[in-house]
Order: sequence, then C-alpha cells, then structure tokens
Amino acid sequence: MSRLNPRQQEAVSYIGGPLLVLAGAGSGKTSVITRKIAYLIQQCGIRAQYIYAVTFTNKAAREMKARVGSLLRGAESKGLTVSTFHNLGLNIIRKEHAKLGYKPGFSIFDEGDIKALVSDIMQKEYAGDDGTDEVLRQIGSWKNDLILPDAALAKARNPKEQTAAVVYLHYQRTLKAYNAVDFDDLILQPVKLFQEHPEVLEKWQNRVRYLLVDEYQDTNASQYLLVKLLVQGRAQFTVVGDDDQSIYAWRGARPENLMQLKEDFPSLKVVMLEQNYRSTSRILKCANILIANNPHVFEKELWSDMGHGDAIRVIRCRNEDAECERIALEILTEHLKTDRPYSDFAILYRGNYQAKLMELKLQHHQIPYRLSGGTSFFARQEVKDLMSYFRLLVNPDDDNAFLRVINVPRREIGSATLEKLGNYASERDLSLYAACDEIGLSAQLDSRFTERLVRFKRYMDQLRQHCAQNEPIAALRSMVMDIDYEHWVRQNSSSDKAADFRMGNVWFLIDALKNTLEKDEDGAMTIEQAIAKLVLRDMLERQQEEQEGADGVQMMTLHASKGLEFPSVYIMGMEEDILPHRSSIEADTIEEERRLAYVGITRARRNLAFTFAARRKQYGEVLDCLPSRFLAELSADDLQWEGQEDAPVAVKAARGNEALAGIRSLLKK
DNA sequence: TAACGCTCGTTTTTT
DNA sequence: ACGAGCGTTA
Repeated sequence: MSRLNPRQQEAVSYIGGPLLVLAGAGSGKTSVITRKIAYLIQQCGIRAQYIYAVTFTNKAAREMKARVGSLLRGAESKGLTVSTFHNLGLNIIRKEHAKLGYKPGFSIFDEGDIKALVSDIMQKEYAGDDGTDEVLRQIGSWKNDLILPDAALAKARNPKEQTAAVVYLHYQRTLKAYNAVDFDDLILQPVKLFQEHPEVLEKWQNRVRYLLVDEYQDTNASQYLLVKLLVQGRAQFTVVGDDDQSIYAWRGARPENLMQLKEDFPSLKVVMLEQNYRSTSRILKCANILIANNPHVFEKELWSDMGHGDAIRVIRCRNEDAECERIALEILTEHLKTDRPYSDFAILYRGNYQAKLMELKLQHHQIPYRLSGGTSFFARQEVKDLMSYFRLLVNPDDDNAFLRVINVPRREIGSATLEKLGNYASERDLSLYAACDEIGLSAQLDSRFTERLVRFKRYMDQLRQHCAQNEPIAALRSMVMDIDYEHWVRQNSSSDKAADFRMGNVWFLIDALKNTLEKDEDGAMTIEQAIAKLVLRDMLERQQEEQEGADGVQMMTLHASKGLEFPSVYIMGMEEDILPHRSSIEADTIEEERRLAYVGITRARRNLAFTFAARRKQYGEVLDCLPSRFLAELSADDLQWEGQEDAPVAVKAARGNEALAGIRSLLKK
C-alpha cells in the first residue's frame, strides 16, 4: 500500500460496493488490480477461491498471476482464479456441460472451422456460398449482442438478414450436433445457462464473491451481461478501464459499457487514476491535446513528474522508401552512439502491410528486429491438420475435424464415398465417425470403400484407447509416425526447407501440449483440457515467450502495442487514409482512429517521433499523401518538424482539405 | 489432380 | 502492382 499514490490506495481499499477505476495509460492499473487482490485476501479475509479476476488476453492473465504470486504467500493465493473471459466461460461450460447439452470433450471451433461450416451451410441451403463473410459477420454481431437464432429470425428486416438468420439457426444446430462451440459461445452459453437455470447461477454467484475485470472498455454486450449476472445481488466488484484506449469497437467491444455501469449500479463509485509513471510530460501533453478532440463523459488529464523531456519530432519523408530508411538509420546510429539495446525501440504502424518494407530496410542494415502479429501459427496447414486429429480423438462427433483428416494423408476415400457416408449419417442422426462402421452403411456402399472407412475408424479408436491408458503424448507422437505425416508434408511442400519448417511446427505443437500437461500446477489436466487450451492460444504464447528475451527492434501494429511501453517509439505512416484509415474516414469513425493514435503516443517513455511520406506507392500507382489531421491537432510548440519544405503549411492544407480528401476517397471508390 | 489463369481486394484480430 | 484464392480445364 505504501508505494501507491492516494488515488490508487483509494481504488485498492474501496470495497463498499461497485467500483469503476478509470485508469489512464501508464497509471499503474495492473498494480492496482494485483494489490487489490492481495488486499482482499490479507485485509478483508476473503479466501482466494472466492476471488475472480478476468482479463482479455492470456498474457495479461499470466502477468497478473505472477504479480499476485509475488505479493502473497503460496498458501494465501491457492484457489485464486485469474483468467481470460473465454477461459472462464470454458470452465463454466466444462463444469455444467450436461445442463447445456454438451458432452465432455467438446471441440472449440476456430475462425477457419466456422468459416468452413457457414460456407457449407450456405452451399446446402442456398446453392452457393456468396456472401459467406457477410453472414459470418452478422452471426458474430448477433452473438456479441446475445441475440439467439430465433430472435435473429424474428428481428431480420431484410432478405440479407433473413438469410443470415436462417444460416445462423442451422449453424447453431450443427455446432451442437458436432458437440462443438465457437469462441463466442464460450461467453454466450454460460450467460444462457445462468438465465435459464437460476440455481446454477446462484451456485456461481456464491463462488464469485469478488470480481475484478481488466480492460473493461473492451467488453462486448454478452461479456458485460456475464459480469452483471455474476455480481448480481452482492455487487462486489471492481472494473478497470480507459475509454480513451477503446480500439476494438470494430470487434464488438462496447466502450459505452463504462457509462452503462453507472445506470445499472447507481451506487457506483468512480476513481480516476491520472498520474502517469511512464512518459515525459511533453509526451503526455501531446496525448492529452489529441484526445481532447474526442467527446468525453469522464474528463481526465494525465500528468507525470518524469520531467519535460525532448521535443516530439515529426519527420517528413520523400516516399515510403525514404521513410523506412530514415527510421532504420536513426535507430542504427542511436544504438551505436548510446549503446542502448535495440529492444528500446519500437516501430508502430496502422496496418501489417506497412511492416514489409520496414523489415527489408532493417535487414539491409543488419538491425535485429522482432515482428509480432502476422499470420497466425494456427492458420498453418499442418497445424490445422494435427489439431483436427486431436479434436477427433477427444470428440468423435466433430464432423469438421473428421472431414479435414479423413484424406490426410490420402486414404483413397473419394467425394462419392463421403457423400454416401454423409447422407447415411444425417438420416440416422449419427456423426460421420460413428457411421463409418455401421452395418447399414455396407448395404449402400461397396465393401472396398467401407473397408477403408472402417480401417480409419478402427485406427482412431485404438489410438484413443492408447491415449487414455498410457502416455498420451507418446501416443500422439506415434500417430504422426503411423500415418507417415512427414511423407505427406514432404509431398506437399515446395522445398525441403519448407517441409522441415512444417514438420518443426508439428513437433512444436506436440511439445506445447506436453508442456501444458506437465506444467499444470494441480497435475490434473486431461489431454482434452490441454487441447482446448491449445485452441485458446494459451501456452503457445507461453512457449514463445521463453524464446523472447532476444534483443531486437520491436515492430507491431498500433493495436498490438496496447499495454506495452518502450523508451523510444516511432509511429510511421502518419497520413490521411492510413491513420486515420481511409475506411474509417468513410465510415465516420475517426474517434476510434484518434484513440489508436493516442494509444501509440502513450506507449513512449522518453522519445517519440512521427513519420510520414509525401508520396507513396499505393494500389499500383504513386499517390500524393497528406499528413494526418492528427498532426495538425497537436500543439505546434512541442513538435519539431524535420524534412524538406515548410511542413506545417502542409498540415494546414490537410486541415483545409479535409472535405476535399473525403470527396477524393469517395471518387476512388 | 495438378496447373494455369483470372478476378478481386488492399485495416486493425485480445479468444 | 501484386499476390492470394478460386474456378476452370486438360
């Protein structure tokens, strides 16, 4: 407590009722949450098993766990729950699966599975999968808003929505038949469960006697409802958030949940954390001025006593090439001159595509870098294949996994056989897997084909037994050998090098599984649970983090930078149509773009520089660029312009040309 | 079943 | 401009 400032102390010790902590960037919100957990246990005598802390990312949960652990004796924190929303939901479903109609070992469908499934339904129902993406988005937003298929159907006002609602209905039924849930269900199903079974809700409310929620501005409608249900009655909770750092509205986040809280809990107490322990006051002034352009319900202004600091630089570059070159050279010279490690520097950008050229320039100057984001490990072919084997192993009803795996490697089971199998299975309400060795099927199918199906099923059944009895990891390793997956990978890779890489991923995946099983504190984790965790990305990050210490310039999107800090920050591409992004200008969601810039600025501890290009190649042609309007909004006395021409004039032009730019981008369309 | 050519898009992505 | 993904074709 002694090391906290008065506001933070207040936030920690207030337990009289619902509490909202508006925590500005770098104001020590993680300290507040972790200290509060310790306070609840040590000062208030609440046992750890009754305390639940919820975050959005595995990383945040892990960090929080570690920090709480260092504040408490081991025994005191035993039973404490610190998890992501999705993990909490998963645990609720796992414990209550019977009431929700799921069997143990249910699968979690990822983005790819969902897309395949919806596309499949569209094909069947509408003889074409045109508009899958739109339907997918619609279903997602319905789920985020807790609208179930029936309600969606009733609510649909136009043909498009009606189509989506019908697909949604089929989609949800199919998931159930596959004994599977999607990411949204991990929140939605617990909410449904609690609404329909008050006695179950009561049980959980008794378990969750104090709830803490991090990054509250990022909650969506169903997450908020889950929170509300859990705290109902007792109203003992603390949520921490910052409306100015809400950058996920496009994903369903509802920053207005911050406001809603005041209506739903009139006794809500609000504490603002405005002292920043990260940045120089110049950087904070800059951030404050920028964000003041957004409307606010809670006025807050960050300040710090870290000194005034250096001027913030705005660097105008000839083109995108010069921009990247400039950043690379500057980091190189700074590193050589001052011996600061490369990891002190971060390069932030709006879109991943901006990273390409930057990467090349860093490589050219032999500057080590670390790139975060990009193609997901789980999007890789070999990872999906293996994951499907795992899933089918623990959940034989998972038709998606079955179909993915049945001919990988080739088992000479063609589309005609699969179609017959599919028809037979759906007539009898069986899964594809279960239908394989049905007597009735052999009447409809030549024995050559049924034999192949049966052989596959026998193998998987035997493997499942092997898994349950002995070392599951050993079983999975031998599976990779049995099916000669390596041969398949080599056949389907462009080069030996690529094949080696892909096999590396295969073994990495199995290793990750092994580590999770071993590292589980209680030692009670089943292979099913480990696989579920794998889909939720947990542990994988843990593994990657172990290799993380390496020195290197950090490159990432502005979105990915939230929650991080760096001594020196470069924000590149400060141009109209990039930041703010063109589509945001068109959709009139400038405010979120401004928050994105705000997040970027507040990542910097000491040095901050913006770069922009006067012209850049885009969509195949060289276009003139306007400096971002956000540069014009900042205070001129704190900015130091570099680069040819009278740059500030150009900014004025950008301001005056706002309307023109809007028309221009419309014309382009 | 592979290969070729065409079309289309080209923001962010915690789980 | 360029590549990914898809559909057609041999």
